[in-house]
Amino acid sequence: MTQAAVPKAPNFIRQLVAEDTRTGRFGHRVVTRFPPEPNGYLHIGHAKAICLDFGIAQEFGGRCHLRFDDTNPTKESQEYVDSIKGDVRWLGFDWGEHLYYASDYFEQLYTWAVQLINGGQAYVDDLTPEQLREYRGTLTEPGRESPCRTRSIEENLDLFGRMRAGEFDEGTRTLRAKIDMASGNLNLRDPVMYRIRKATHHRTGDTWCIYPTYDWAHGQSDSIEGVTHSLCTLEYEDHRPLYDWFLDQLGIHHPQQIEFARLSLSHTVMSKRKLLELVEGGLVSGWDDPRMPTLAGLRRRGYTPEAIRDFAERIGVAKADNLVDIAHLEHCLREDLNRRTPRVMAVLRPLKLVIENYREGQVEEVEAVNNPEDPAMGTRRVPFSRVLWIEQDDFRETPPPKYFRLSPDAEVRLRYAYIVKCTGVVKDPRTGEVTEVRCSYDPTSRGGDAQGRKVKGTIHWVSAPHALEAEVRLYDHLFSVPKPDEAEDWTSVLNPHSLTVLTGCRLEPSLKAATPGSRYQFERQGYFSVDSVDSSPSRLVFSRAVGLRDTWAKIEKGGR
RNA sequence: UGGGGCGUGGCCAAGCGGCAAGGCGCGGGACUUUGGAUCCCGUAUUCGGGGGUUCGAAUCCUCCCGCCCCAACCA
Repeated sequence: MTQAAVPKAPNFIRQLVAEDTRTGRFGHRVVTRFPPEPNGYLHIGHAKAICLDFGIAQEFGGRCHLRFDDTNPTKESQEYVDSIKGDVRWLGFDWGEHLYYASDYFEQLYTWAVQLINGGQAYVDDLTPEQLREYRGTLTEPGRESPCRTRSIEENLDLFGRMRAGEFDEGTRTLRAKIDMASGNLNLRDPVMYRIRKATHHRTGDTWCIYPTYDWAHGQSDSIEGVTHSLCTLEYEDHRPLYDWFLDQLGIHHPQQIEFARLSLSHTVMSKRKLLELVEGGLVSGWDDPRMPTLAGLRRRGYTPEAIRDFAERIGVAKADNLVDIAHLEHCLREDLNRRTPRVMAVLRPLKLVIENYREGQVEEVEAVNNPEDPAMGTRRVPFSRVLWIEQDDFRETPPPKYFRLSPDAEVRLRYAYIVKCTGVVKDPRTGEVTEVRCSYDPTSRGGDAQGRKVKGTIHWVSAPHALEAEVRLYDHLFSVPKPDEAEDWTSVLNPHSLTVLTGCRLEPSLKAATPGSRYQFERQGYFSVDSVDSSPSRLVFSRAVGLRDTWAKIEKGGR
């Protein structure tokens, strides 16, 4: 597997695991797991966790399991299971034989529940959800014990068996752990272990009508799998005492849970609820909309697994709440794509350029470098002729200061071809808009050789008669503010310009064979990938993964 | 007013009693047939604040302040 060149930064988790490995606390073994609930698509925040879980195991010669925590049949589905497996694999990780489901442990969990009942540590409660809430107390007031708390073991056994048999309706009874209704930690106020759900589970079907809660299933699942280090996010810190309590009562293997801060990214949202809302509300085209922070979306956008792994490593792991600038993610993508992507010329907003002294009908082929960062990628030949397409932005009738591109009487280099001088423009008589730029070329400057002259600007072009047409989708941040979660109404702060569709874009002919998913650098513009869903040989569609750093845009913006 | 966490430059983040790594961003410069890439240089006398311990503290003690999480039969 490709590893980032940057040395692994120290973090508290690596240190703890290293210490346990050194002391042999778990027999020098390291077993971790990534435990998603199959109720949504994975996003960049999960990528951080995946890289951590699999990364730590890899580093210490251990293994990492993929386990689906599928304890809530009403929210989960096979579609999510499949997408999650695909995403983890795509990210570059392999769980080998170690694919598990919490639902595989339902019978064992049931047996253990009976064991706790027999030990007087669990009881069947008849309280309704509303009553349960009342009895739980508040943050500052202790809860009250349920009248059912003193039921006999025999009665509990009987009732629990009948719960399983389907004798009771949903919401009428639960199995609760008997811990401490006065605990300052609400998780210890007799938490629910089983609830009745007459729902079909995506794996166990209708075998069960009672389902373990996450709290009752998670710790034991880790224990069954022999997990040594159970990494999870901060909000589970309060649950650790509960997991420890269960494990102690059962007297089974005790993993070490370690909590870290989840990732927050600027200009996007990460909660499954909001992501689902974007999808179902049609605010985006789907889970794989290139603007989504989902792995499916990032992949379609043109992100590479390497860039995401590098990002995960660079942002580090700690316990402080954080908000990572999305520019950091974009930087990692540029760095990766810069060295692996072939360069190509594409004109997004075409403006006709006619070379008056270039013979009509003549065609030359100029040689272009495929990737200056990697000579091994070779060169290609690009057709050149009298009529070209250039970028509208590369011509200004009245150029601002420090404008190096084309303007009346100015000279510019056509990349890999000739140096041309602007001799005039043709305007639409009605609108005054420039519809065509005229110029003359210097035949001695073939290849772009300035021969000592100072030609500061170099622009890209595409020969008009040879050009391929394509649709290009320009993506920008999904939200126009860094912290959409803090807005009064988060959907009101969606970026109205997050997608700009350009049609009639002109590409150099070498792109004819571009295959779905392949990535290119459109010179001077950015990194683009062939859309894996909508592109076809007869209708090319490109997505901009990320723009190139644009110094001129900065100058022009600040200079005004 | 309960319990659990966290506070190091604009954003991440090292640091673990010996005198503030690194990355992103930002600013400046060099170079350049991508205003790309690359390369330099700059960017916290200070670590939420006050006391204290110590020859010496971001690192130990203490008080205070601020932020986050917990009252689903969600995970």
